[in-house]
Amino acid sequence: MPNRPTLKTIGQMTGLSHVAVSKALRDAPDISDATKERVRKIAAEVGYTPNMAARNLYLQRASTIGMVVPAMGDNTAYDLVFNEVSTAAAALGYCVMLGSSHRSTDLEKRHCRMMVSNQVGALIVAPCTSDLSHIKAACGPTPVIFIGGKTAPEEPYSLLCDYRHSGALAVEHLTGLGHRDIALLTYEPENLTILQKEEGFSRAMEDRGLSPRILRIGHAANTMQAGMEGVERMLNQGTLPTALWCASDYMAVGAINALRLHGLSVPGDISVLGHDDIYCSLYPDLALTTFHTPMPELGKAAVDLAVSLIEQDHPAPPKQAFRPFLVVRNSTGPVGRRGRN
Amino acid sequence: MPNRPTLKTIGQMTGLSHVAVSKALRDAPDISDATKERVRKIAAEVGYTPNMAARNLYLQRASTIGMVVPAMGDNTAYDLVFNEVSTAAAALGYCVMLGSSHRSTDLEKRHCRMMVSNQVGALIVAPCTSDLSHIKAACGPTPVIFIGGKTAPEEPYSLLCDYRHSGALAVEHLTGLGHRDIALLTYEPENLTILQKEEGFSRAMEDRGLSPRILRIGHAANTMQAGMEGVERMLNQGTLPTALWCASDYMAVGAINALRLHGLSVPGDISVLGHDDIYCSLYPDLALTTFHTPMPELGKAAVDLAVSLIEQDHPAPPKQAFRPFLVVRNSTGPVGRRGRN
DNA sequence: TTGAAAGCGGTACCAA
DNA sequence: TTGGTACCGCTTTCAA
Repeated sequence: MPNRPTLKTIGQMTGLSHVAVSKALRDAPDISDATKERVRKIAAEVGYTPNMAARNLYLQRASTIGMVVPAMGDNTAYDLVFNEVSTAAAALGYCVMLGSSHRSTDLEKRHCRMMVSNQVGALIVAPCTSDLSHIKAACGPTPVIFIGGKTAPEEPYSLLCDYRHSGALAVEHLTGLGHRDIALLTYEPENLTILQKEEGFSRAMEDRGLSPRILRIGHAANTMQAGMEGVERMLNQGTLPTALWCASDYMAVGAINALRLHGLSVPGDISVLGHDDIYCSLYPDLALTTFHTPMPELGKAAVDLAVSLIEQDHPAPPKQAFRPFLVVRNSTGPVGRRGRN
Repeated sequence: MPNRPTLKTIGQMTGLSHVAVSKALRDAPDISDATKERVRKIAAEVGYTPNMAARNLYLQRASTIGMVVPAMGDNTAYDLVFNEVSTAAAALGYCVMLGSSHRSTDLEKRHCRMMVSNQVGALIVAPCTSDLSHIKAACGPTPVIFIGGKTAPEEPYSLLCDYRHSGALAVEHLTGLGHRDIALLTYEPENLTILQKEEGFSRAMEDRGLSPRILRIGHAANTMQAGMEGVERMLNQGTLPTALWCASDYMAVGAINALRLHGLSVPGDISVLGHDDIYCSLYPDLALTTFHTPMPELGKAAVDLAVSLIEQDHPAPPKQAFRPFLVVRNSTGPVGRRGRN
């Protein structure tokens, strides 16, 4: 590390003690204006930057927040969460340490340990498994806020999306357009996300006296492929519904591709609804109706909670669920010719 | 911050001084095995974690690296870079502080300042403008490594992709398939990336006695739309080439959508080549031939350089350029029926 | 209005 | 083999 100027350096240059310099720079009431002015000028000239580590050491405070995620990008939405976490933290004077676990519990543990050792005041973790014991062990008394689809809602500090709500809204929207034959296309439920969508969907359908059809195909890693396969299978079996809700936008894109290959039009022949709001402008003539998940809001809430855990002794605002909301574009529409047959 | 156990705590529990405990935990040669054993056991029981901030303060060292990017995700590839930076840094014992500048120089400056103040040993910055003065001012003597398309190659520490090379490879690939009428579709050159692609393309075409056609449409923010417009324009003017290189995969997807709407087949009627390797599996029947950019390798190199700048007095391995490489799939092919007319 | 002393957690040096 | 002392940069307390 190159030598940066310290309070002592400036003290020598001004003929003051490092204490006086410290006070002057923090605008203490017991330093004369003239001195303050002189100190500030020199400090600016030499490019003085306070050493937060030393300050935190003495004050027993933290000025960083840790965040650990399975991966940035790569079919996750944590990049969206992070962008907001970064901004919100910076606005409150905190830096963010970020670690990518590459879906390995070992790396996850290592990141947590290192960050705790580097004095983060709190951690925001999107775990890669439902078992959280290794994380808690690694973090010790440092508070941890859990986010993401792997977390059980019982955790004391957790911020989750309520995907049951998506199911309710999906059914409401599609039945509102006259659909009664609606299918949900999902994949292997490797986390709660999928189960919640299925649950919300089923309940909303049953509430209306409709029978929920759910088709699980493939895995989270390649849902576009799964979307195509799902459509192929329904076409072969002659069980294509009038409206199809896909558990992800990737899946919806796959489904739409397959439908078009078979000469079916969306939404003329069949309505397709997605989830996550990623691919809104992919097709020239078709914009996906989908669910937007409030990831920035979740990031903001995580930072607020982290900071309150760091700065207050009795923190703990209650948990809240974040609800996806429907974004209506033009891949869904009234029941078409096929449906009325 | 909750109170974590310190060396002193363990000293009291074992009846030793904090100095002896420190040595025991670091396996110093002048501590008896029995004592070491006893100390380690207690330390594990109370969950002792060394305070890296305090250690760094005394040793005048750094155990974190900073990284500032315009945004994670959001049409950038910095998520790919980061994933590797995170892993490489963790393997070397460093944490990474990451900041998202949201393409604002003010936030960029703020992130740099805060990270320097929080004692990062070096910074990896993907600037949001070509003017780097505010960043250098904010970082002072802390070394900065620049990455991304806005950086001038003269910077002492910069890691860049050589997009001229993409141009050369594109022409080589397409002429190898028999194409002579090749167009490059780009957008407003808001950074060096585009200019380099154009330059490499033009030179390679001219080297073969072919005249380079370059069409600039739209801006970086919406290249899918630009791809569609570019195709429409060429169709209207009757200037559609036999092969089209698009400056980004988004653009290629837009172009392919437009071509298909007009009943043209890819690659039967026209070959389409992309850049960035994002959309490889979008179409059921078509996989995009494109360029893969070595972002993980770039991330690894950035960390290695950062660590050598932190740990060595006379560091500075030379800069190297990272070359995209061609990934041949099936959106390019031999000159088709149209081309032979 | 200013500064000397102490202490945050850790490590190096040297004496016991 | 162990521990006392000093110091890294900073802030608080209290005396000058």
